[in-house]
Amino acid sequence: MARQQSHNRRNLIPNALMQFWEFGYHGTGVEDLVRRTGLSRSSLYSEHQSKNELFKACLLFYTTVLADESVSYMETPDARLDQVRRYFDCVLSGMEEQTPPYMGCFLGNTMSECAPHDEGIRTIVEAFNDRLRDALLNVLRNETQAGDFPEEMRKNVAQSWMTSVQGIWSYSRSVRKPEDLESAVNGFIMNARALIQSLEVGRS
Amino acid sequence: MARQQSHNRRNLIPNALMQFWEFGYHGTGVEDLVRRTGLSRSSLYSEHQSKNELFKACLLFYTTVLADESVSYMETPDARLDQVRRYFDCVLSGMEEQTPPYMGCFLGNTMSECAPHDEGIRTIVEAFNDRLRDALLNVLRNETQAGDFPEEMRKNVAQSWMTSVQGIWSYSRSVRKPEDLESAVNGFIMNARALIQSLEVGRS
DNA sequence: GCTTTATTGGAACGATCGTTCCAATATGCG
DNA sequence: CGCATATTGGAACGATCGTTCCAATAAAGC
Repeated sequence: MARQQSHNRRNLIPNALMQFWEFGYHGTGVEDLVRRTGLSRSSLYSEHQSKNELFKACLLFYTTVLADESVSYMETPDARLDQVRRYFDCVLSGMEEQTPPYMGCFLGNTMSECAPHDEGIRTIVEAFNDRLRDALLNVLRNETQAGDFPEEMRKNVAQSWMTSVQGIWSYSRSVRKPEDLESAVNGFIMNARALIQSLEVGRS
Repeated sequence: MARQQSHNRRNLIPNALMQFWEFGYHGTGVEDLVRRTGLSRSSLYSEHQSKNELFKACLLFYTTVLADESVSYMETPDARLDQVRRYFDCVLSGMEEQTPPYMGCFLGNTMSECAPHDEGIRTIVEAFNDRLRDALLNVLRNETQAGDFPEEMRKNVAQSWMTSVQGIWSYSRSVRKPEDLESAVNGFIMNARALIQSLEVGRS
């Protein structure tokens, strides 16, 4: 019994996260969290002061644990576009066991739903967006090293890539056919390769 | 007095839309709609059977009236990428009178929040996404006419462009500095031009 | 094994949710 | 003006919202 309790406690955040991820902040009631986590209301509130605090804890868990690995692969000194392609393939293959529509990116969903009206949430969202943009900027630098393109240009492209990634996951929440999502990913990579090529051509 | 009533009635959908747009479906209560529209509950329910039906009416109004003009510019037989650039400039200049974070795209917000769990809403969202993708495909065809690229490739790119546009608006709901949004737009156009150029180079 | 401390399930709170209903009021018509 | 027809504001519904509280139960220390 103690094992079971401990088990539930340990999985509080992951379980709550799944609920919030699927149904959103306002679409999730405390009753839903009780059902999903197997804990009672008092247990939930003993560890987190409010539903809002619990949500932010889930969001932090998502950015620092679940999504961390994916981004970190693009932060290595030698990360190239293949790393981005592999990241997409990894998520897409994980979706083969599910049926559309999918759950998208928890951070992206939260950005749409809560960021404008919740300063604390917006801060977390902003930090992750910046990190993802810098990671993609790192990839772009590795692909177009030592060129004399204005840094401003690189930053714009990285920013655009970041929003494109967010857009793809957002789209996954309404897509009916998995191939439409793969199509968007293929188009994104194609676009990125073309841009990298154009910068290299312009350099020579 | 009759004028006033008629005025309120006429603006029911637009006013309700603004409320839903800013706070989302679950974040908007009927009391909020009463306050925003100036109508009473009975008036709201006399024209629409439920909050959900009213929301779908707002979503249809958004796609067929508000967003229609923007898309139609990209559907003309001679639409080029400049048209897309102008579309972004138009929305960005409209944001200068507002302070970030912005409201994003109502359809995009709805796609994230409601599409997975509401079949009726997903149908509307899907139709608009398809239309936007076809419009961008039209632009892409006009920019790379008479080449021998597989149609599959064009479709992927158009699909990617559509999700990128959605991503930019989604990002606008958490952005703090307007220039970060402009940066994403500039990056997107830069990317698109590079791709078009690469297709032309590949053709010659 | 008994006492102390921590954690639990579940009742209950006031507030708000979406919805229904009706009496009061305004409108259109003869 | 007087009557019929819409349209209105607002009370009220049961359900659920997020939160608090406490008695019952489990864990730990001696």
